[in-house]
Formats: sequence, C-alpha cells, structure tokens
Amino acid sequence: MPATKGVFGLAFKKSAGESLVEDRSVEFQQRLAKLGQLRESGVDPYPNDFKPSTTAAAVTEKYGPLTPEELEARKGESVSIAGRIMAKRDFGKASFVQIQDRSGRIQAYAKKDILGEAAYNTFKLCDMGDIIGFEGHLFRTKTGELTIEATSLRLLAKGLHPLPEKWHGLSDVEARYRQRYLDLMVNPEVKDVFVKRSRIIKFIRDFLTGRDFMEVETPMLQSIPGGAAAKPFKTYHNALQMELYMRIAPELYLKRLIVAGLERVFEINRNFRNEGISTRHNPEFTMLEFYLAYATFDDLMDLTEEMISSLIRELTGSMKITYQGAEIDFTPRWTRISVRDAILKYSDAAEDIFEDKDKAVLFSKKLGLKIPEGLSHGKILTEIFEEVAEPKFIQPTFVTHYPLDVSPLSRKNAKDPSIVDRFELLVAGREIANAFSELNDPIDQRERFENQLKEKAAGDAEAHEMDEDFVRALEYGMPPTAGEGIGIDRLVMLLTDSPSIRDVILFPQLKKAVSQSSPSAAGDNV
RNA sequence: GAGCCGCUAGCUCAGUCGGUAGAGCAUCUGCCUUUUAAGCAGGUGGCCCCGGGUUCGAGUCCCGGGCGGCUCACCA
Repeated sequence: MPATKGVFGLAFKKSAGESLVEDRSVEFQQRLAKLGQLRESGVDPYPNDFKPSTTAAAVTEKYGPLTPEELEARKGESVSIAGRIMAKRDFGKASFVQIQDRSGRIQAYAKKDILGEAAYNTFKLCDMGDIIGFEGHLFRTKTGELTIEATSLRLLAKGLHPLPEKWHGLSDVEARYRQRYLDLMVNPEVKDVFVKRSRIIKFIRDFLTGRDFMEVETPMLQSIPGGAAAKPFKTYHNALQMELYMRIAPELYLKRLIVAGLERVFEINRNFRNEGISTRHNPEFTMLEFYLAYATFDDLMDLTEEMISSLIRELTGSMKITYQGAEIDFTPRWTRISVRDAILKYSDAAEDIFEDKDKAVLFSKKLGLKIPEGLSHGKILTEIFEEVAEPKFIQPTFVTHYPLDVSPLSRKNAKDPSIVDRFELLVAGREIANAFSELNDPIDQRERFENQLKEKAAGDAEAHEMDEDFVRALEYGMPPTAGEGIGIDRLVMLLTDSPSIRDVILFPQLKKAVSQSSPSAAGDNV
C-alpha cells in the first residue's frame, strides 16, 4: 500500500539517513516498513538471547519414527529450533513455515489460538528469509509430515531482501559466486560440496597426524618466492620498507623444518600464483604438502595410494567414483609408469629422442608442438609427454622419473642422472599430486639454483630464484627425505564431480563488480 | 590474450519482421485454522548491463565498452 510505504519510508529516513532507502526494490521498502511496525509495537527485530535446544535433523531423527499416537503421548516434550523461513503457507489464522537450520529443514505450524493475538501479529510481519526461533511439540499433519506445533515464537533477525525463487533457486552463475551466502542458503547441493570438502581435509589431517606427522604453518609472506615455478604476487611491508611476495609454495620452509629435525611435517594452506584464471586455476588455492624423513618417493607412492583410497572409501563407501561421466576406480594397486615408457607407449616416438635433443625437437614438431628456441631437452620431453600421454591417464596412475631440468629440487636417479626420483599422480588426465625424493646434497642444490638463474637470464620468468639460506640449511645436513604436494581443490573437484574449481572454492576470485549503489562508479572505471 | 554464448521485475525466464515491455514465483490487499511449488480474487513492481550510431521509431539492427560462462592459449 503506497500510504504505508510512504509513512514508514519517511520514518526510517529520519533515523538512519537517506541513502539506505533510495534505489531499493519495492519489496525492500515493504520489509523496511514491517521493521518499523515491529519496533513501534515494542518488538526488537534483532534480539540475541534465544538459544535453540536442538536442530531440525536431530528432531527428525528422534521423532520421525513415532506414530501420531506416540507423538500425542509425548506432547509434554518441548523442543526449540532456530532458523530461516524458507517457505510460508498462510491460512489467515494459521500458517505452515519451513525452517532451515545448519542441519536441514523442518516444518512448523503457527496457530493464532495457541500463540495468542500479539505473538501471531508479530508472526504475520515475518517474511520468507527472516530468521525466527520457536518452541513447541511434535505432531503429524493430515498429510503425514512431521511438524512442530509452535507454542511460542520470536523473530530473531529480520531479512530485508527477498529470497531467490523457491523452485529454481539461484542459478545465475555470477550471482552465485558473488553472493555465495545466497547460493549456500537456497541451493542445498552447493552446501553438500563444501561439507564434503571439510570432511576431506579433516580426513587427511587425521590420516597424517595418525602417522606421527606434525602440522605446521610457514610464511605466506616471503622475500624469495620459492619451491615452485610460478609468477608471484608482489606486496610491500611499510615498516620494514621491503618488498615481499605471497608464497607460491611452502616447500623450502618445510624442508628447513626437516633439517631442524622435525622429521615428519605437513601443512594445509593457501598458495598464491599470479597467473591465468580458468576452470582449473584460482589465484589462491589450497595445497597439502608433507615431508617424511628417511623415506623415498617409492614410499610416498604407497602412502598416497593408502591415503586417497581410504579417503574415498570413507567418503563414498566404495572405491569407485564418477567424474564428469567417467568411472574411476581407486582400488590399489595403481599403475606406475615412467615418463619415458609413457611416451613410447602412447606415441610412435623413437628411443633416440631421450638421448638426442635435436631428435626430440624434430619429434615435437611432428606432433605440431610450438617449441620456443632454447627450450631444454628435458622440457621438450615433458611437453611431448603432456601432449601424447597425460590425457590418457583417466584411472589413477603414478607417472615417474621426470627429466632433471624440470625438477630443480628433486634427487637425481641413481642409475640415470638425466632423470629424477619423482612422480606425479594423474587422475582423469589431471595432476593430483606431485612428489619426489628430496635433493639433500647442498652442492648439487646450489648448482641447480645457478642453472635456474641462467634460465631466468635467458628469459624464463618462472625459473627458480636462488635461496642462499635454504642452501645453507642443507649444508647443515638434511636427512634423506621424500616430500609431496597435493592440490586440495583439484582433489575436491574430483570427489564432488565438480567441473570447475570455482565450484569448490567458497569465494572464487572475480573481477571487481560494477557498483550498483554508487552511480559514480561507472565513471571510475573509464 | 583470442573465439563463441549470455546480461530484460527481487528470482527463473519469454519477447515474432524494428512499432505502447510480458509470464511464473516472490511481494501487496481481501478471503481462508492440517498446507506441501497450498488455493481463490484483485493490485504494485522495469536505467531491458553501460555509451554511441542507424531509424519517424531500438529490448530487438550496427560500433565501442563492462561483467560473467565455456573453449583455446597461458599455467611443468
């Protein structure tokens, strides 16, 4: 009604300033008016003294199996629930509402006879999307639905925005990412993904601590961004007057802790890489890295197999998952194949490409690969591998023995110094884990860094930096160690059948939204 | 960075050949004390992403820009 809108719109303006009531939808104005009515009738629309006694799921579990007669007999048992109104079916002097809390939904029945005139009038001013709390006992409706009959009811937080549509939910992808709280509120399958993500991380944490690993946290702000080949984010510390980088990997710090004698450490935390964004890349992403002294990359293949297969059993009760239509079987033991054998198996390459760089260049050209001038032999072989073999590994596969010059931190193979004792775990054609026997020879490590510096000088922006303190740490002696990194986001994608990394990150990185509230923002963008 | 697609009411979407901007849900008013996307009747609600251009006339056609999605490139 226009008169009501005008009156309460004006009343609100006086107390809270004009900006809030301008440029808003009609429904926002209507809800503001209801807020005003509630305050005028002495109801605090945002109280904080209500404590629910239980949850929707717990109530359903406890009372769901009982017959209507049994429920009638237990009318004296009162429960209290708090949550958001997700549906409202109003009959005038009685009403059904669906209440959603963290556990799920349950129906409540509000009847004027029971609640009384004043409380029912307050309830009438509650809308879909408001948070309410109520107390009552259980009964079953004519249609058989377990329902709480409210004996008292309170508004706990007034919502001023209408909720997305009850049937289709929120499907606009951009809105889902920018307003993830709405996505989580109305799309239950989205919440399921993040519940699963939480369980996965907890499982891994328990798995490793159960094997005497210690969880640690190492610097995210680093003066030398090391441990991976990637472009870092740069930042500046004012008081220290120094440039810092967001870390691209924790590796070099975790290995310092191995030098220190911690022997078994892991970290689950964020890495930051200043690179492109895609369905598989977010600028910040979560990485598990763990290091185990007196072990080799062979040991880590066994450990990884055990960790991931038991994780999948725990999560699904089975050893198989479906990812984007492909069935993937994690039953051990997984295939193990070297980069060299994989190339020979999946292409018609001759063996001499591994000994003769010119032959490798020739073969890569035959494949149609664009190989920049000056690319090292090992990098060319890696490119060939990625082209011909990587997409073939749908089932979990350990690909071992990468070329030396793409692995500046790995231990050389004892028999063939052109390759390293390293593996990547590939699933659905994607890298899930990367691990190696760690290089602990400080002289060798220094030479590798120096080679990286040469590549950097030759134009490779992602070549590794020299880290003198890390080399010095190795000079004190690092026990023989194996280390591994697992991209948590990509693992979660796999286990939740999510096609995009944005589906498994709560707030994925997007460009700055064009402001809807300040008209001047359009000018700022030009 | 390139190509393709999208952007219309709070949400989900129509909008024909360029000719007065629509539906469902939500919301508002009235009725309704066991509903299940409750129902019945009647209303409100629009910077058609932004800026130019063509035209008597642009949501629609053309150009430029923004944001998003997908694919490719990049990212071992």
